[in-house]
Amino acid sequence: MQECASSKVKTATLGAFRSLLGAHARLLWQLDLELNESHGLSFADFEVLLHLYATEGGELRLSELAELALVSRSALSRRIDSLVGQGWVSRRSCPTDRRGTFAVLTDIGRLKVDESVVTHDAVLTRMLSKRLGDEDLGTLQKMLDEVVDRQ
Amino acid sequence: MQECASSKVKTATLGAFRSLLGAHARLLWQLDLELNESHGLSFADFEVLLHLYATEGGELRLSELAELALVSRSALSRRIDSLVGQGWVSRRSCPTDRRGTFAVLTDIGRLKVDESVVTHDAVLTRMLSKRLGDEDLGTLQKMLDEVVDRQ
DNA sequence: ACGAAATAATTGCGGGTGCAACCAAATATG
DNA sequence: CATATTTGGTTGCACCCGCAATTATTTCGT
Repeated sequence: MQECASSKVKTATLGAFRSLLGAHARLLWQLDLELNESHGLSFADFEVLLHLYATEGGELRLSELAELALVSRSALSRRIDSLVGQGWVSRRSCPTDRRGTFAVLTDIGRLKVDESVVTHDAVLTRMLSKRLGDEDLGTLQKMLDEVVDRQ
Repeated sequence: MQECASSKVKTATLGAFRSLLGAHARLLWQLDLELNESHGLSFADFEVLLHLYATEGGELRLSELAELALVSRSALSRRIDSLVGQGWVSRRSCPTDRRGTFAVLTDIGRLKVDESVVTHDAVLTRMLSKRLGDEDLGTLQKMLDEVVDRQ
């Protein structure tokens, strides 16, 4: 009759969770480091710029952008303030919904992504592609999506 | 001759990375939410307490604890301040190295973990065990560890 | 069509974080 | 043995974040 209160979850569950935390921390730390020292850009800033870059017309509603970047609307609002200040993004009010605002990637912003995406891709290639084959990456993605899907 | 500058990384790599960000955000958000509303505890606080709880004697050097909790030493130092203030942890100076300090889980702190670990485990079980079998969790862990291992 | 409820974005606020600087103590170097 | 270097921990600083409240606008319900 042991107490054994240390954890009721199966060790496989806890182990996978800890590894997820570790991999996330390591990847983000490395991305933030290299983006900062090579381009003076935080990963959070890069993330926002990349989502705009990858979108038809280079513009997105702020609420959509917040959802894509996995941050709150307030955080995104201030991030856009900062990116506007740097000249990489501009705001455009939505013509069909006067509450709404688009974030628009400027030409200078596009150039910034062109140069910094190289660093971004290099880190991901080095830390993911080089260590896990394409097939593994596919199953990894599928498993992780299971955690998010259906609520 | 297209520009195709949107991203040079293989889509499998970027996809897995995005899924990692998503799963991490979702898990942390849920854990933080439920730990807070059930026990008034942030995930960051719980994390620190759990590492102490899982250790022989319930004490760890601050530097070790920072490494385990994946935060900077300064962040951990302030976190311990807070946990000491709540009575869940106490500091003990290391007898063999007068620079060092142990964080020690108090009896009250142990009780706090006893009750809150239930919520923690429930979330992990619901979001991981119920959606991925033990075998999948094992391969998931192995893959994620590849990202961290060797530097 | 009109008031109620929902939605988009912003802002104040409290709080958390990492970096760099700092001090104290231990260890390495000559 | 003296001194330089490294290591453990704390603090000042600047910054970033989410929550809740606010304002403006749109949509829903009847």
